[in-house]
Amino acid sequence: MSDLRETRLEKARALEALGQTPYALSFAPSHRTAQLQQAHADLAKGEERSEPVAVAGRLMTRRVMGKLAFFTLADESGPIQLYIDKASLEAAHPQNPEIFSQITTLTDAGDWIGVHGTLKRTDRGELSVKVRDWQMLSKSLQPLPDKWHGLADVEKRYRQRYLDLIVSPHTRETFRRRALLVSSMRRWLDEREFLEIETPVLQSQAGGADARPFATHHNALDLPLTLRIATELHLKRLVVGGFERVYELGRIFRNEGVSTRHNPEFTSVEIYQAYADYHDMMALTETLIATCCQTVCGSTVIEYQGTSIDLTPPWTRATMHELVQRATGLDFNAFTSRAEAAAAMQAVDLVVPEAADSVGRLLVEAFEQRVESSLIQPTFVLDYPVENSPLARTHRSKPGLVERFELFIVGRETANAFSELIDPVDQRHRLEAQQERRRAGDPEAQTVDEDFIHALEVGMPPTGGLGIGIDRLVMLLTDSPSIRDVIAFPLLRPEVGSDAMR
RNA sequence: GGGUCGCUAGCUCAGCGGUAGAGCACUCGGCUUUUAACCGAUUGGUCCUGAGUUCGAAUCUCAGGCGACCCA
Repeated sequence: MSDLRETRLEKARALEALGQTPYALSFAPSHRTAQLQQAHADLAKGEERSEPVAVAGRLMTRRVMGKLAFFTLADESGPIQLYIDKASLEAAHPQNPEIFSQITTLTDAGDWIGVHGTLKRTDRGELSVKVRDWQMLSKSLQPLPDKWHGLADVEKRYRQRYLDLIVSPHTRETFRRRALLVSSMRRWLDEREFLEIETPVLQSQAGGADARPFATHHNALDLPLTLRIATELHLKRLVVGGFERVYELGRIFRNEGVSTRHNPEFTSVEIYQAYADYHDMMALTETLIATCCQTVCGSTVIEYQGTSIDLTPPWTRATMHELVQRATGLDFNAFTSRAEAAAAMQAVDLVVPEAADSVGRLLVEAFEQRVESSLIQPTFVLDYPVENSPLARTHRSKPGLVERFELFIVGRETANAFSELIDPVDQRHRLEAQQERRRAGDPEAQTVDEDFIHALEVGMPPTGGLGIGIDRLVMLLTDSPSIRDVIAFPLLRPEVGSDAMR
């Protein structure tokens, strides 16, 4: 293994001995390879064009046969073949009779090189740059992954994402789509006069969600701090301050397990619109996501893991009660006590966790056990129990419920929205109830943020609020089975005692 | 936390109780139409770690480590 590296280092030294650098300062390509492929699509087999071009990129494969060599050079736009003919290369460099053996022996797959030349389509039909001159731009000291199998080791794909990107077009496409999704989402919001305002990541009190935060510390103030678990409470303060449409798209941190659907740092967008309720936010959600899907995928009907998903609005709307009743036969509106609901659940083989200490929490349990994973096409699930939703406004007509929806696609929660609770007295009672649960041992229960309550007392207009999980949306739009496929550098346990990272 | 599977050359893998293997990559030789180039030769090993069973363990057993997937 170190032999490979040593061999390449020797080639770098050989270049230096020839008065060339293995690490160039710059190069000026005239075209990207895809431009050439497009512009010369009409060039016939065996024909040449004398138009001079300069291209740069990474050597992917090399095929040397005596006095002729074919290299594949790839830049960001794609590959092009280099046609390296000993006779014509030497004719262009009468002072350097070794030039052909230099390009064939001092280069390796993985090197960045720049070449000048003209165009030729080979007898086999491959558009090629016929090389007149070449320059090492950056000598690679490490081998590329197996050229047939690529990076089969899933862990290595995440740990050494640069290798994955080099050899996996699908991975490159995934991160292109991710960038396109984020920019198109921002553009859509900006065009509708939503302001993106950044709120603190470092907070003395993490709030806005049921989750455990990461703890850190500020030295100068000797202050314990946590990383944010949501942007909700600060964005709402901005609405109190008079910004009627605000959002923030950014990183959230939750000190939780790692799975194919969870990474401890992930990206969300939270959107708040004054004078709107959760019905307005449903319309916004389906239009926003469908628009972004159209931009990123070119259609609102997409394929995810072999299943066709239709994101064309409008999407199905159903209450949690309806969905649970349809799936289990149980009417949770009829239960008057937890014991009654628990007995009914057990009768249909539903698990009844002790922590679910109310009819409402049991309803959510039944939903999660029997409904959630079956919601493949986009579905708005409406009207959650009040005890699970301390920041949502109580339902205008259904006692015990709040005006909240979650959006499910391919069985995954993808968005969450409320008619926001703006009544400061009710809000204090709700957060105090949460704090009581926290004292009783629930580490994810929320706390009372006095300044937030104070802001509500100053006065917040009626507001609709929405949060969308960007990573899960990217998974959907890139047909990725794991959240780690859509995060460039997902959290992994650090490697110990290995030279693989050398 | 529970279950299943995996860990052997730089990479992808075979070998499953009897001398450590193949393809690719690397190095050398040959080759002016290849594109997984081809032909020939050479090089390359802590078979994840430890203990046990056995005349003999990459292979069987136990414990541990790391990882993947599923479930909670």
